[in-house]
Amino acid sequence: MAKPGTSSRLVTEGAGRSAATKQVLVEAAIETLKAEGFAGASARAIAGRAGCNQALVFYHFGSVVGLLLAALDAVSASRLEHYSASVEDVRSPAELVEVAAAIFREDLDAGHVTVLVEMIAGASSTPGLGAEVAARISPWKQFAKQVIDSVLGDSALGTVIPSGELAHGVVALYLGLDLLTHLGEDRAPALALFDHAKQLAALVEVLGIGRLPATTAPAPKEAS
Amino acid sequence: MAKPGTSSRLVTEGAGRSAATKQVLVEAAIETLKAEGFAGASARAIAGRAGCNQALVFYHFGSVVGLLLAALDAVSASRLEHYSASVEDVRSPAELVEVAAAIFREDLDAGHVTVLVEMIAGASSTPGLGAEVAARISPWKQFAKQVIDSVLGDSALGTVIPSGELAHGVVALYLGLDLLTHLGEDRAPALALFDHAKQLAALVEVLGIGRLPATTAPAPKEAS
DNA sequence: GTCTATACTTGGATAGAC
DNA sequence: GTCTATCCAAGTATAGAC
Repeated sequence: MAKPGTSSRLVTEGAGRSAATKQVLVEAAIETLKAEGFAGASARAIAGRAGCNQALVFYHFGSVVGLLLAALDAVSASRLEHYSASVEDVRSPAELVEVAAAIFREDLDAGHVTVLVEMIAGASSTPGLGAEVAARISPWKQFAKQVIDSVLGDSALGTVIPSGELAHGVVALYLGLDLLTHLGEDRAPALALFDHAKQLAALVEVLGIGRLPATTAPAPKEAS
Repeated sequence: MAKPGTSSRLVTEGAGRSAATKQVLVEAAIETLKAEGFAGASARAIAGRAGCNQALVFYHFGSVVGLLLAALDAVSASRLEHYSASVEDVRSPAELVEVAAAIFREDLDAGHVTVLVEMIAGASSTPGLGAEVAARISPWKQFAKQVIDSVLGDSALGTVIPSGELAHGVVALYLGLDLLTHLGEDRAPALALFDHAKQLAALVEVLGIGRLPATTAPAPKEAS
């Protein structure tokens, strides 16, 4: 990790200092979006949380919106990476719901999805921001579609409901549940829904309409 | 409708003038929330849309937040009244989904739900606003729960999934779909979901696990 | 690269004329 | 009840010192 050619002091001088500042600003922007929403995410509020000067927002990101988009990028990248790793071994609908429930609880408690929600809701206040945000949401829908495809495949269920539309609904539900939960401070009804979804998924498996046909899912080998 | 004792001029003087101004401000607040979001809903922006003076916001509503809450009240009341009338004759899950699809399309095009979404998302920027908004969302969940109860009742489905949790999910999905649709400018995937829901509801009916038992739903009489 | 200082704009809110 | 005028706080953004 240590870069060659830099002095012994790690981030107090040298080329890495700029990147470090950008990073604390991005993290502070994320925290500010969670705690005070889009309307409260001013350059002053974010810089205050980051413990640095307000002018640095404009030096490093050009504008407040520029920083907020960088924050959205960071959350998206980190979460999508985590999602991918989590669903790697998922093979059935019931397993998927189980994993999704765990991830949702994480996201809810950490407020990751709130960053997306605030940016979407705040997009209408700034011309051109909507398209930027939309472009950053699209990977979430693509990921959901891929996972749904890998679990439902060309099974009976997957044929009746197109995975793209189902993914759209899943992402919408995810955003809406986050919205309601952070408003009401009660995450119980949202988590309970995942339990019921788990039962439904198990039912789908029993009925044999959700598992992949054997031809597209050969017996897994031991070696990775 | 005409009030006794007032002059021939309708709203230019007299007691009704205040109410009329309040109403145009509320309507302008609704439009501003739809078009510019919570972050863009300033007293000046709203008053400009209403065609009146910015100071009137504070005279009539005390603060900008006060006006926005009045706007949320107005939308909630008008929509819930419309919902109630629409589901009055609904007796089966399939009918309910049909009615819900029509209502959703209305809400989407008119932006009614966007007002809720913006207020929820904006609530975190102002101390104390969250509780006020939560109190105004709760009737939506109660309504959804009542309708779900009236259609599923103590049937098989209604017993497996508690109506309160299902209502929570339905409202969340409603909010999330609105959020995504107004971002992406494409309502097709959201509307398609209602079509699939209709098929599912029809399946539920065929299986006989969604209709009310005859004892709780006697044959309707002609007189209301 | 980071800070201070500052110009400029917008927004919430109030006082007082009409 | 409505308007004009105004105050003050907060926000964006830039210039220039360090």
